[in-house]
Amino acid sequence: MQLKSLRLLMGVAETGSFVATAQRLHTVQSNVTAHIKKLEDELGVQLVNRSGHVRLTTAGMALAEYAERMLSAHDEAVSLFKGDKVAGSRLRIGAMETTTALRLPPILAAFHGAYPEVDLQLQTGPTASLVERLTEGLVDCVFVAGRLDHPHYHLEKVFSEELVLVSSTPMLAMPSTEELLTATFLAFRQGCSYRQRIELLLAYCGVSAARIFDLGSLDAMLGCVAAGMGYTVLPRTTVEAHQHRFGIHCLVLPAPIAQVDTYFAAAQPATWTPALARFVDTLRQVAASDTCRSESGGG
Amino acid sequence: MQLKSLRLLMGVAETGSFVATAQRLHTVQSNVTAHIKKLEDELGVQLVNRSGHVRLTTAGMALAEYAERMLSAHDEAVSLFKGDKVAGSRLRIGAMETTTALRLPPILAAFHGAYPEVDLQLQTGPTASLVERLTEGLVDCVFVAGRLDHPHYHLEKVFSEELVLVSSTPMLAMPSTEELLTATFLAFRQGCSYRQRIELLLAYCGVSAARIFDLGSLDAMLGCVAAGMGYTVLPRTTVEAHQHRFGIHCLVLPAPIAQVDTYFAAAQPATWTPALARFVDTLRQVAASDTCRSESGGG
DNA sequence: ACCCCTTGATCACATAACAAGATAGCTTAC
DNA sequence: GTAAGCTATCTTGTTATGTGATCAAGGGGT
Repeated sequence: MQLKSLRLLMGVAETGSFVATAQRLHTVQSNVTAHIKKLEDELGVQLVNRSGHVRLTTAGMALAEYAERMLSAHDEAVSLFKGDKVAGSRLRIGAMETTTALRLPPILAAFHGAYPEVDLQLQTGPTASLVERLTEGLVDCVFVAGRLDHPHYHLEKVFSEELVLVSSTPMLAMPSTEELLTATFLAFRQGCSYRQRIELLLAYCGVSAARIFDLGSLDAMLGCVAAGMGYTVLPRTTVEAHQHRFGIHCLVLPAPIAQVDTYFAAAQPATWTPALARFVDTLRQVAASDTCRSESGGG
Repeated sequence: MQLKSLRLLMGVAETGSFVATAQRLHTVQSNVTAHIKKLEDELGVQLVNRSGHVRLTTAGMALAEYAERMLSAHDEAVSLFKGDKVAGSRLRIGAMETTTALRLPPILAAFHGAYPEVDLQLQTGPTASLVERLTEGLVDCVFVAGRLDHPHYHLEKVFSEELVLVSSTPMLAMPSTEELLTATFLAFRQGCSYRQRIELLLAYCGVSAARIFDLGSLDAMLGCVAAGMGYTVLPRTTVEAHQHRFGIHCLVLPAPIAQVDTYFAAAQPATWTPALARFVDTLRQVAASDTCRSESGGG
């Protein structure tokens, strides 16, 4: 059984004529006859009544119901890949907590505004877990810190954060080792890459352990820091954006520690669904405008 | 896009191997490659990730959902015509009121007992209306009185009733014309063919008009006749079956009026769905056993 | 009642699509 | 490093498909 035959059958059902069906579906009448005949031979049932006016038989109508299902599924599938519509698509995005909180909202908003039909699913987790989910096909794309070691993956640097040390008091240089040993650090919850950076910073300063508090929200973190509760490490642009609301000061960290690149990772572009391709388009646009804004705003 | 290709794609999705898929679906590996490749070219998307272990890409999984729908619809359709299952079938039967009341119950019961999955739909109406519905494809088969004049239809005589005149008092001959003129006749509701027979009978006896009451049920009719309310005309076997419950007597009518043949009409057998074919089987069996019983019982 | 027009079936032929086998290139595991 | 297993590619013979021409049948109009 071929989809082409079913389409011709539906044509016959609708037009009640082999000739008209042939014209409508851009072929010739003998072709319609042949296809219908082949269907009939295959199923061992007469599908079309040719005596008098052409009309589907009971069996033909029964088959037509299934043909309808098959063809509509086919058309949906084709339009999903070839058409401009992304309706019915699903897009599963994996991202780190910090990325989700700090970078994704405008991107998701822009994408959802442009393609509201896409079923967006967001999963958060640490980089290692995200990569695993990507390789297992549980998500379609991920935002992760640092380059993926996996080959055969499409990688794209989308965000480049410059981390700064945030405190309630002005700083000219890194706090002393003694200060750091007794200080409290505020971070997003476990698994966050910024938190790892804090630990990296502490190690860099010769401090092996410090108190690190988990806070769920950016506002909470900045508020606590402003209240003198401790330090935190955040992207410079984020801090600058909220600096007018909190009495906080920041210190540029050494480059190797400060620099945090967030990569967008997915399978090769050739494997992308249109929905994913559109998402990447949106992502690039938003990321580009973000860069402009932060560059002009930060200058 | 071809169903065959989709089936191979599903095979690859399940086995994770082109070779295994080829074996499972009784073809060769190069065929699987070719089909998948053609699908990919057609949709402009890579569906299978061949680097490392073979696995569907995001796009492949998206297509697989639609493939699932198409293939299951296809399989259902095929099994409807080729398999032994009639699940999901619909059977629309048209029948006259009297046939529905007197003959169909055992047939429908037998059929429904044997094929409970079939969605049975029964429509009642007079012969002309039924024939119209059959030609319009609104029902799959009908039980009608008398031969269909329409050609190209499958006709089968299934019931042959011998009508008798029923009264509360014993009769040796037809009532007199005077008696008939004042008498009341009881019949099923308008459109019933037995009612037409009553009118035919009256015309035969030279009576142009008589009072005819519509009663909805057989029991009501026989009860009223037994109470001396009037006459009715019913099949001999029906009357004999109920004779022990009512004090009624019957008179054999002249052959041309007494003989009422009920025909089963449907499109040509070649156009029958399996459900319809099974119904005809059941119908013949029940009709045959009915004949035996009535013959032995009536002798 | 006749003729004409339209419709679907059939046939022959050219082309395209397909399945199968052999081989080459690549990856993975030992 | 080698061997085994996998997929891509190529070739070939066969099948399937699309097309146009022709034939038979039915319906409508005169």
